[in-house]
Amino acid sequence: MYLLSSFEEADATRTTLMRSGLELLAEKGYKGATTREIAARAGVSEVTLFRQFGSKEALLHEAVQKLHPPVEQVLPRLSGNLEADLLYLTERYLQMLEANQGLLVRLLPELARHPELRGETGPLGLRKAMSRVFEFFAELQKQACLRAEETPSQAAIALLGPLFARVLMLGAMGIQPPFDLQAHVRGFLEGRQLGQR
Amino acid sequence: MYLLSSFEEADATRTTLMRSGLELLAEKGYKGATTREIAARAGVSEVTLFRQFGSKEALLHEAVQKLHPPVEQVLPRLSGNLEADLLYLTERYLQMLEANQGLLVRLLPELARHPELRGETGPLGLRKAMSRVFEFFAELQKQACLRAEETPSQAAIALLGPLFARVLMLGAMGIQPPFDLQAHVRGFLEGRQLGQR
DNA sequence: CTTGAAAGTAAGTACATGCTTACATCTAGC
DNA sequence: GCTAGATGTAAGCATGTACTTACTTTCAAG
Repeated sequence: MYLLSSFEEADATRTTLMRSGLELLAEKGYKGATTREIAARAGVSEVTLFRQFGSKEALLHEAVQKLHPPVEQVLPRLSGNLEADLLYLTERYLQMLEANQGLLVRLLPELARHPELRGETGPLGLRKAMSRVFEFFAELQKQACLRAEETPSQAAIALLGPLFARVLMLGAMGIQPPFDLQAHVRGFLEGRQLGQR
Repeated sequence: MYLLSSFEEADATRTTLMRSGLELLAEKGYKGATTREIAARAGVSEVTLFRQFGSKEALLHEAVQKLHPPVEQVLPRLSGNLEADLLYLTERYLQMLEANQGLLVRLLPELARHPELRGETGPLGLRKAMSRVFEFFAELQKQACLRAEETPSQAAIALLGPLFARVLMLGAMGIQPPFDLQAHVRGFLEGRQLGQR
């Protein structure tokens, strides 16, 4: 369930290079991701990198554009038991954040630092993924599971925001204060849930 | 209300250098923050930097150690009106995150990439600040304002975590989905509040 | 077998960076 | 006025980096 897993495998060389590039961009930052190391990790010579992409910036730009988080694998199908569904969502979401070793949390700031990488609209995949999550909460409201007094994005941020904060703390300070997902979901639902219960 | 405002002004040269170093570390990352530019921004010659600190790493390490967010200015004195107090807290907290122009959000990932900067225990100021926030929530529980079924850190993360996520989104993708602090605080309190109301 | 596209190897260029050295300047305290 | 400690200037060194050029190897399709 990796962020980069959904590249089309059209051109193996280009694909592998972009993957290595993103990994190193996340690990070491823009300047720290050297073309030598990108090529080496891709198991390819440095000259090939330049023949394929022309420049380091072009490689990373193209790679960032093709980023595509696996939202669909994270969103639950509604089972009627809202608490169980949201617990599934938070578990999978946290799992995704952790599986990517904070790649998101490290990559996003890197994009803020290098606007040339994200182009004018920003990486489409990331934006789409976020909209998709918001849509999911809108749907919950329409199906009358969640109270509709707040915007879907507000609800999404309230539920999922703490997960980002947690990954940030772990990655940056190496600490992991106790956090019980189930209790979090219950606290979130308190006062928000309609119908059953 | 800046993260770096609380340096003691003992040695003006060292202080200014550390401040510039942190700024550039946040702006451009570890490799991107060059000693030439740090010195220039501090209005000091590059040689002075090396005479004072010996190396770039030592400078940034010391600066990170001395980071000290102004927690006390963010925590409210309890007024008896819990909702108002927490609204004050979230407003000031968000204000602090934004006043630092995403410095926290950009700096933390940089610390994750360069563990040598944060030393073994991590930047003391940040850890202390976080513990202090957790203590605040523990106090709320003791004074029987908040239900004590969850740990204080869990409550703190549920309330403040979304603020981090928001600053992340804004800094990285340039978007700012609507988020109503007051509604967030109310949602948080639902089911957690004891006593009055 | 031949050809052509893609990959590799080897060497090199121009520049930036962390850090050093040698020497001159300034300023506060005696 | 003199000294000491901190700062500035100028130059340079060793290394790493993005990127190039020229030539060779591989290998599948005709």
